[in-house]
Amino acid sequence: MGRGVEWAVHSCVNMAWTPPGEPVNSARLAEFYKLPAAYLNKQFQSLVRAGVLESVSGPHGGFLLARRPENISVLDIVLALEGQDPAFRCEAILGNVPDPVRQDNFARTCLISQTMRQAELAWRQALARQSIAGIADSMERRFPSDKGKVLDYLAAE
Amino acid sequence: MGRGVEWAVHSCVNMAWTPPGEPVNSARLAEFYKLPAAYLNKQFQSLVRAGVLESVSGPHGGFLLARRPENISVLDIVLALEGQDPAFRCEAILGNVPDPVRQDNFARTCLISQTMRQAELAWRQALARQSIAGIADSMERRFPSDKGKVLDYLAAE
DNA sequence: GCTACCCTACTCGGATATGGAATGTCCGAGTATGCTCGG
DNA sequence: CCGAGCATACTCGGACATTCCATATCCGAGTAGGGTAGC
Repeated sequence: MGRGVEWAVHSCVNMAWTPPGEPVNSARLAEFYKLPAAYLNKQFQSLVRAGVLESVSGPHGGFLLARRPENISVLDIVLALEGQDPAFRCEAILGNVPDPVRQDNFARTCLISQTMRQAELAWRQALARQSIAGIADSMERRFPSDKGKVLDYLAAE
Repeated sequence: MGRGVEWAVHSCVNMAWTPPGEPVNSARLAEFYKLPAAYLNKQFQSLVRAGVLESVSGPHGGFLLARRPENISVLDIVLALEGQDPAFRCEAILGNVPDPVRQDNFARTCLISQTMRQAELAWRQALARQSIAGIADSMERRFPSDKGKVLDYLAAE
């Protein structure tokens, strides 16, 4: 899994903390986390294409959540950055056996593929249950000072 | 996820079908599935290191299951090939914030990391539930001719 | 005829190339801000 | 003094390098089996 996922989730939590409608400066955020600014920007672009974020150009521009934080799940972010395809792709190698008797939609009947899909489904469901709003709330409750620190840093200068 | 996983699971199912104690020729298996022989061999080596398979050198050599098929899960194979580390590694970027107040075991308290670990745990549990023996049985029940075809092909020549 | 030895062929094992994706960087397009100049 | 126009700085967006890992391949180490020579 790409590193950008962690960055993106943290960033989205921070965007959930900032007042709605107010963009967050990407470079400032990267500076806060000591991350490569241009690369973080690249990740955000993927999120914009996926409809998770919106972008504002020009001075005082930046990125902001495209939906309410309650309606953005961790899964949305992961899929936006890692791609929609499941991690396990069934090549249906049994279709390559000398006797190619049932090549058609083998993936549906392949028990191995079924197992993998079932596992990935459980994984996605676990990620879909967690929303950005939920993480933001829990984090605020557990580390009350964080929200203020972030907002101060982003507002300063 | 690497392609070798699918090959390995199929191969282990075939090894569960062959009489216990009898090695399976790696090159022959690769030929059956139209796979690159040397690369399949490499995957098997990882499985040997992980204690899933055993190897026999020399003529009539090959690979065989190191344990009974009931005691080999799909998860064992996946972890052997993909590595034990979880897909999501928490870099604890919050430890990089200007005020590094709690760098120690941040991963344990990081809510994002918790979410990811929980999802991966669900994934692993789903894979751990499926044993090679179970897949072999189900496959034999659904595609009764497969077992015979495989054994014939491996025995011929 | 039997046995011990050697030779060969075969298979695993690790070291070695290659390609493509993830990672990281840079410059152009577009826009809001603030200044300037004219009315 | 006020407003329109313009220059400017700032930010996103996509195009361009680089690094690393999955993929693929090859040759050496070790072993079982058979053949051969000697007893």
